[in-house]
Amino acid sequence: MAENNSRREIILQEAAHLFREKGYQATNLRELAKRSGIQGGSIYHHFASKQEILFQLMDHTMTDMIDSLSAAIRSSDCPAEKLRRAVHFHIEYHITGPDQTYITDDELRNLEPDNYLKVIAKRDRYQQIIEGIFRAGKEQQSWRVTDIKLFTRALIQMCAGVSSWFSFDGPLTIADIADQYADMLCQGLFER
Amino acid sequence: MAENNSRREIILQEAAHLFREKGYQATNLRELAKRSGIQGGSIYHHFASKQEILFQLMDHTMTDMIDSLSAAIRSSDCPAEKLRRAVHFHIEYHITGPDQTYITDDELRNLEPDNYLKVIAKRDRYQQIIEGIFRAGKEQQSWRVTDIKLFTRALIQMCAGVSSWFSFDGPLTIADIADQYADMLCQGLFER
DNA sequence: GTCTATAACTAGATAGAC
DNA sequence: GTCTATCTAGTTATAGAC
Repeated sequence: MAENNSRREIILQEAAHLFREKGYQATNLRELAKRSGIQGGSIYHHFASKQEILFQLMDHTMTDMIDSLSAAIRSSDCPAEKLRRAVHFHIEYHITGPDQTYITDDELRNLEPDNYLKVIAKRDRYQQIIEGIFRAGKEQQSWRVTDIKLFTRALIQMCAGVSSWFSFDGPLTIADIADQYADMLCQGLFER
Repeated sequence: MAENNSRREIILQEAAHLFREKGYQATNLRELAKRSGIQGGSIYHHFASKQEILFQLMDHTMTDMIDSLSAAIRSSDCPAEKLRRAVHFHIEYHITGPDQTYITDDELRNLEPDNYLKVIAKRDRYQQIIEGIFRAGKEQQSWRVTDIKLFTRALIQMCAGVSSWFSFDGPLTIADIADQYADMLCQGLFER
């Protein structure tokens, strides 16, 4: 999101925070404006509607997730290592950007039809990248993955959930958790 | 929820449906009333407020989940079998009662403080039952569970997510999915 | 680019008739 | 137990001044 402190960026940031805390519907633009240092009506100089703010937030997050995941796994050729990195990335991204990711996971139903389709398409792209890792593992290392989509969904869901309880003061680092989850997924993949 | 077709029950059922579809905040009581076959104002003969409807729904669901999970694992003494049954139960319950469970997982932030504490307490009870299975496995069968809470959360999150994509027309039955997920969790538990 | 004022609307909740 | 009518408050979005 290019640390640009334009008012537009400030509004998006504060919106992410409020949408997560209260939900999209329960967030009112007067409070969003106040937190962004302006008056209610001024929001409309930057965005056409509340819906547009939600869409921009989700669309940007999905794009960033696709790019970052791709970059994270690009430098390895080993499917098992790619999987470990994907788990690590997915957990870390959800913890470091909890507002954006929570909204992107959770506010789909509040998108208007057109926007919904656009965001869903990117979400599918993201899933396909992870499915590709399982497919490569199956072909190159004979992983015992009976259903690739099933494993992909399990991975995404259990990793995304970490951010709901993770604490930086807690006993486990992000890397600890990522390693344990990656192990948990990998244990069953190899013949024994 | 004792298939009692009193108006109260109808309202609760329709509310579960609407809350899931649109979210608690976005659901308006006039539409809920209409779907329940009455006029807006009549809701208040059955419930004191919109909040009370949400709370009743969540509280009842949590109570039922605790009772049903307890019953499902009671008849076995083997931790691995208990785990398999817990996975199966959690997935199946989320699929067969998707409205209720979705809400219970997702609308916590819309509960008023008192109600929140009550529901959270029951949710913790539910988690502790599953933690108990891992603890027993560790003691009786030397499972390699480094962090019981971590595994419990992974289990709950990945199983709950199934209902978001499951289809009765799809290739997999609930039992198929449950078995695969249980395997996935169990593979790593035993020394090799 | 931000302000103030306000229009147009919607929602939760109440009251009293039947 | 349900209806109709209404109160009250809060919301998104617009318009025009600065």
